[in-house]
Amino acid sequence: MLKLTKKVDYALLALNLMAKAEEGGISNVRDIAALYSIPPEILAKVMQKLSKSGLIQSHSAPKGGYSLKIPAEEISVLKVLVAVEGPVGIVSCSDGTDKTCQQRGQCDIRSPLEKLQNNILWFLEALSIRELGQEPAVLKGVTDGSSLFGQPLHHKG
Amino acid sequence: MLKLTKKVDYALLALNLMAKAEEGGISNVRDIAALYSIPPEILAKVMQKLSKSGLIQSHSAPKGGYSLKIPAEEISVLKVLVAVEGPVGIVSCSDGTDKTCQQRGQCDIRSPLEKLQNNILWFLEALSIRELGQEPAVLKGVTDGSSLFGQPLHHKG
DNA sequence: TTTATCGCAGACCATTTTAGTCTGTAATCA
DNA sequence: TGATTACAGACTAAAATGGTCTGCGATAAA
Repeated sequence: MLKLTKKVDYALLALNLMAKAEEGGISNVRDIAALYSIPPEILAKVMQKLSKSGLIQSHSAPKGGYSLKIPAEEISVLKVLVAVEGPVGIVSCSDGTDKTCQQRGQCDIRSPLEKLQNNILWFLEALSIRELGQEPAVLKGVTDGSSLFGQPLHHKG
Repeated sequence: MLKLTKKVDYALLALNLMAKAEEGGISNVRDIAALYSIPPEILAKVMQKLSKSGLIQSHSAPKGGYSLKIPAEEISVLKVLVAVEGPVGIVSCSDGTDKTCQQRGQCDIRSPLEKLQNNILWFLEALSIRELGQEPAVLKGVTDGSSLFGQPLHHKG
């Protein structure tokens, strides 16, 4: 729960690679899949969705492949997420998925949860795939809880 | 994806109700389930997990039920989440779930994603079930993206 | 103009997660 | 002692996810 899907992981890896490639450089599915040990058919579908969403440009030909369609700075993690998986909502009643929520009438916690959700979405929107590929030290404050809040969180791996 | 499970929803609804009840007041599973149209067996299991995690106190007897074991202010959404569903991680390699990540060797986006995750966890930890039950206007800034960032996000319901 | 290389499209299946059901046990109090 | 509560876990159903298979279309180089 609260977990990114593999498809999103794959999309982020691929986009990060493309962002680091030469300006307008072309990468193809087979190569990327091989590099990251991703099933090529899966990655192919993911790339097609990114293409349909206008984040990348396809070149259907020998020596073809994909290139970024918009600058890496303008491709947010949220955009990738929505492109690959559709609307995001930590509560079903907020993303159009659940039209028949049984708790709707009595629910008195929706508003705060939606605000929480907005914060998460804001972070996802604020983080671009350009920043994704940079070293931690280079990341801006928004991606770094410790600098924003003084209290870093430590987790067990 | 990135969605809270129903069990977590149920737990939050129940805890919110208990937080609003009298100090030390006792609520039983049947009543809560009826109020929110939740299958009682499901809610029962959720409550048992909350009890095992020390968030609530059980009273196994007629007119018994559950009461908060620690103040509502100290019960964070993150605590509830972990109690009900176990460790949280937006990427599998960070919560101990995926020991055999195929991308591990080549992955160059893990560090920023983990920082993103830390931010999300921080928000989940910062929001208590006490605040969950309060009116939006009363919520502290941390739960309100618009006040923190100037730009509210709007979604379709 | 043929052909290899690429993306496009969608049906299909397997696995995992989530949600919910069923059955029975144990504790407590009136 | 029996009604009422929580405790425990096996079990099934449904949904989401991950992955496979097959065939088609576009392009550019040979």
